[in-house]
Parts: sequence; C-alpha cells; structure tokens
Amino acid sequence: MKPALFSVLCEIKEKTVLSIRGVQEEDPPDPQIMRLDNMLLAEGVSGPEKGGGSAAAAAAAAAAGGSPTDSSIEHSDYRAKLAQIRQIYHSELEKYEQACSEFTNHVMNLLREQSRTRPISPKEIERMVAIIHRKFSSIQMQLKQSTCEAVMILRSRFLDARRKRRNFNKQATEVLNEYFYSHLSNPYPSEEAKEELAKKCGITVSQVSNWFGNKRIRYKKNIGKFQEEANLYAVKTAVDAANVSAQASQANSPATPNSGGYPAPCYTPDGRL
DNA sequence: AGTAATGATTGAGG
DNA sequence: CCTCAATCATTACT
Repeated sequence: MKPALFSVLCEIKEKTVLSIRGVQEEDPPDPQIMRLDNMLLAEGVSGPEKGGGSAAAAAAAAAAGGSPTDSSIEHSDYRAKLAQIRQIYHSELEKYEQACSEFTNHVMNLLREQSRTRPISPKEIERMVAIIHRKFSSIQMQLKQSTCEAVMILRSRFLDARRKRRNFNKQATEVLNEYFYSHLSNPYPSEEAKEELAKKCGITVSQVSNWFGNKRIRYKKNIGKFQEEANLYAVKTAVDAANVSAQASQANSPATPNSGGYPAPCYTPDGRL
C-alpha cells in the first residue's frame, strides 16, 4: 500500500511542481567553455604534467653558461610562471571537484532520507544532482576564465620585449658609438653595415637600427650632453687611425674624420661650446 | 626613493 | 619598408 501511494504522489508532484519550473534541462556543449578548455589545453595548463624537469634543466643550463644567449633564461622564467599558474589551477580545480562531490553526496543523502516521509522520486534526486553540477561547473568556468586571463597576461609580458630589456654590453656600445661618431656627418649605416655591426655586437640587425634611431634623435636633441662622448670617440678613432697609418707609413697626420650633418664635436673639456 | 639612461614600441609621414 | 618623435618599461645610478 505504501509504495503505491508513494509513486502516485511522486507522479502528481512531477506533473505540478517540476513542470512549473520550466524545462531548462538541455545541456549543450557550451561554446564558451569549449574555447576556454581548448586554450588551456593549448597552453599546457590543463594538459599532462611535463614542466618540472625540463624547466629546471633549462634554468641550470642558463645559470651554468653566462653566455649572451640568455633567451633560455627568459624561457625558463616563462615556464616557471606557467607551471605556477598550472599548479594553482589544478589545486583549485581539485578543491572544487571535491566540494562538488561532497555537497552532492550530502544532498543525495538528505533527499533519500526525506524520501521516506516525502514524495521524492529517484528521478527528482537525479535532477537535483544535475542542477548542483551545473552550478559548480559555472564556478569552474570562472576559474578557467581567470586562469586564461593569467596566461594571457603572462604571455603579453613575455612577448613584450620592453619588459625584459637588457643593456648591451660595454663592448657592443663601444662598437656602435665608434661607428656613430666616425660617421657623424651621415650616421645612417647601410644594410650591410648594420649586419656587420650586429655580428660584431652580438645583437640583431633591428637592434642596431633601434640603437641608431635612438642615438640620432637623442644626439640631436641635446648635443651638449654628448660632447664629452663625441670627443672621446673622436680621439679614439683618431688614435686608431694614427696607429694604422703609423704601421703603413709615418708621414700622415690623421685628420678628424667627421664634419657635416650634425655639428661636429669640438674639444672643450667642460662640454660647453 | 628619485632620477637619469637606455632599449623597444608605436604612430605619423615620406 | 625606413626614419623621426614621443612614449613606455626597465635598468643603473645617486
């Protein structure tokens, strides 16, 4: 008698209460969450663990060799930060999953308990579980979204070279300045000259271009400030020229090689014209 | 901390 | 494309 009454009551309830709540049961594969998933997978955040060892190796290699090829140190830095993000993501995800299953169990037990005194069908419990899962998955989506943001920020920081600026070494600036001041009348190196300078300085051609661009504009802007430097390099090249000509033949007095374009430097010790 | 130097980026313009 | 000019972001120096 009791089971029959139970099922009847359940049926009635099904037809009244639940139908009012509307039919929003369909659960399409949300394109938004798909996108987030794909991105996280692509960045290696949600994929299989593979960071630790190789990142450490890269860091060790970078630490051991103090050579100018420090793109590896940036790379390992990037990977370390990515690993950190991944770790946070996974621990949070685990936390959410645990909380979800805990809560689900709790609710299921409660409903089962109450199904002895109230008309609660297994179907209804199932539905309740689905609702809970939806709620929790929306929280997970937030987690995924914020993780994505963190990765994007990390990426932009990594890609923006301004944030990883290193000054060129002494010798490189020496070479560049030498060229600049010995071509003051026309400080526009040709493509080949740029390539040679790049090779000599251990930097890229575009870095050479950047350097000359900056140098020209900054020299022009405040010639006085560069007097000392200009004189220094003028003397240096003059001395070099003297040495070279001394080796060849002693009869040449070296002339200062620059005049025109920008005002030539003059030898005033205190830097005023 | 505050400031100067400095390499890189952006946008205008030829 | 390249250059200039302004600007950004970091590094070096005080």
